Amino acid sequence: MPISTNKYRAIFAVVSRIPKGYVATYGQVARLAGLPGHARLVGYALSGLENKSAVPWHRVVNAAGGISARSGGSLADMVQRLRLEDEGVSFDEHGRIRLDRFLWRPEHAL
DNA sequence: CCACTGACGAGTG
DNA sequence: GCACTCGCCAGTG
Repeated sequence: MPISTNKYRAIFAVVSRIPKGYVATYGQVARLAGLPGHARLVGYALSGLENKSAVPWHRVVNAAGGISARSGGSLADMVQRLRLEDEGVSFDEHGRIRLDRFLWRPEHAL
């Protein structure tokens, strides 16, 4: 079921701004998109994307710094981790990203 | 309109 | 750090 609203475009716009080698959390993307507290919408919006999309969806992780398991298959989970590691993002023994090192900080980037 | 579900987050114990 | 609860919103039946 295709989705196309201004809210989703705002979300995609934010995700597209995440620089390579960094990650952002769902809640963070929601706030930057002007939708504070709507982390679930971010996840829902991304779930509608195709793997070939230009949006770097793999740079969006949950607040714990881990990859959220989506419904359907575990294939995409693996792809996300591999793409992140390929960009220089490392995971710890618990399979979580060190947010203190790789979390995208728009303010810090200015 | 109601109930259920889904890439989440923050608070509490 | 883990388990549980509640809050949030859109899509579907």
